[in-house]
Amino acid sequence: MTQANPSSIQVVDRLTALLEALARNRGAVGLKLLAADTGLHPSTAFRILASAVENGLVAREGSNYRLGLRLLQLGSRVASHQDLRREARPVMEALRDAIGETVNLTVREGDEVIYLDRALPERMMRVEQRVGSRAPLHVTAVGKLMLGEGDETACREYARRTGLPGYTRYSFTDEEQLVQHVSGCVRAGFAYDDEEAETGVGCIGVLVHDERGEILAGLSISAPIERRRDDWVAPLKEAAKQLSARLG
Amino acid sequence: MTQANPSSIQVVDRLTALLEALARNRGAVGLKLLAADTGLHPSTAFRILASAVENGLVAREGSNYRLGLRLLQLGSRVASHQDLRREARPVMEALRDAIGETVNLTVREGDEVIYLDRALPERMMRVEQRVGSRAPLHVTAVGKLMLGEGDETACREYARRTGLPGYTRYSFTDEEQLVQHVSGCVRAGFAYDDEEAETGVGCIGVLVHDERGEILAGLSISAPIERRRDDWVAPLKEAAKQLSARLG
DNA sequence: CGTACTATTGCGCAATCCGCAATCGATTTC
DNA sequence: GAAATCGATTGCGGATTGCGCAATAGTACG
Repeated sequence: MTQANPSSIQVVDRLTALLEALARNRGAVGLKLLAADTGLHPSTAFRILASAVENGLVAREGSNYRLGLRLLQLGSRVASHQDLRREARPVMEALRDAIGETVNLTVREGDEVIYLDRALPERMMRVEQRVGSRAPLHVTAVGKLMLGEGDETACREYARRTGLPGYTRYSFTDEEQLVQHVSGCVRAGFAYDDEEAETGVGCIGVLVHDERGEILAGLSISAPIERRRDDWVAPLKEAAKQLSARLG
Repeated sequence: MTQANPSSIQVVDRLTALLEALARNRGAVGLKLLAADTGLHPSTAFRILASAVENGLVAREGSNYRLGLRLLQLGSRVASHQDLRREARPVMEALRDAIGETVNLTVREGDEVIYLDRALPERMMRVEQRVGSRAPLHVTAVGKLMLGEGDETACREYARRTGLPGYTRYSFTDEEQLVQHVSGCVRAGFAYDDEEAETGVGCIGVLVHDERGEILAGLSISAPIERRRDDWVAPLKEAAKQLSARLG
């Protein structure tokens, strides 16, 4: 997972590895498993976990471990994009209520988009992204728009840098095709994601700009592909404009 | 803050202290300040932070630090009460829309309630609790109901254990009065909080039970005291019943 | 009741991390 | 424009801290 960089404090790396492992395994996990998962000696894992428990980062149930509630607090205090999240929420909820599908708020970080927040509809079947999770730019609607914001070179560099890994058989894995497609999306002012990240899931995404034209975020609707409708584009763009105004 | 317990790994304690300090100071903080805040040597703080940055727990802006986005992910993966949160959200949003005030979801942990989630109204003035934050039982509506669930002895023990610290001039600080008041709340099936936690803020709270009568959570409405209305009790109880049913 | 498994702890070594102090870099002041 | 001031960063050597081993306690299971 995490590479052993030279200028790192060992215990911090190990702690994060453990937290990651806990995040991966939903619910309660035993020590043995965690130790195996992180490659740590059981006794070492035990001691680090014990310390994490004392600090509330991890919770114990019997001799199983879970992520602790302190992380809730810390997570809710992440200041980056806090204004964005606060202003976006009502806009997202309204859009969700109008459309009846999941609405996502994302930002770019490096070669990925990060899901900052979401508004979920009340439906049996719905698309559910996890807050804080990541996805490569070239397999998401918003990500493709972000790729298109720079000049073509930036997009090509991205392609080479990442090798355009495919996630489904619909993912763009060819540089030329991607560049082509991206420029089309930018011209249109919105992008589709046609099962490029996950089979069966379709998206429509737009960007949110500030008055100077800088990208602030991405707003998207995710739905089972067969439910997705083209006439969501207008309300989505409208929502982005509203959000933009709120942040202005 | 955190006492130096014997069976603790130093670096983990220090890291959490740093994260706490970052959570306290919203926005970007310099190294010097963080070091002072945590009592760490600047170079030590620097190195731990550097490592935390590498692991995404902390983000840098120039030479200032913020909580990192990885914490968002971890926060959203906290498994405890995850079902509860998922099922509660639509109920909370509906209630918020009906009332037009902040709706909170809480659980008890030890002698405190923890705010698990909230639904905020679109208003200029509103009450805003932070997800993951804590408050003593005896100054919150839901907390008082939870105190009343055990027998009277439990409530008295709580009083002695905590000494009933006062937060405003309306807080209950006398054991006898608290016991009295609590039993009244339990009989009524709901509780008010009349500026007991913060001046100007009023609450109405109810409990959410499962079919066996176990307490699952607390649901409450928070508003500026002069806006609070008695006829919120019925919809609040109704919402709790709905949530209860969803979880059953 | 025994067996097999995982969680927990004592111990002694050494790797890890710490604090000092010196360097670097930026910003301010005269 | 030079110097001074302040915070961030890093090299170094020492000792503290955390480590792995292996032994023990605790638990589930047959």
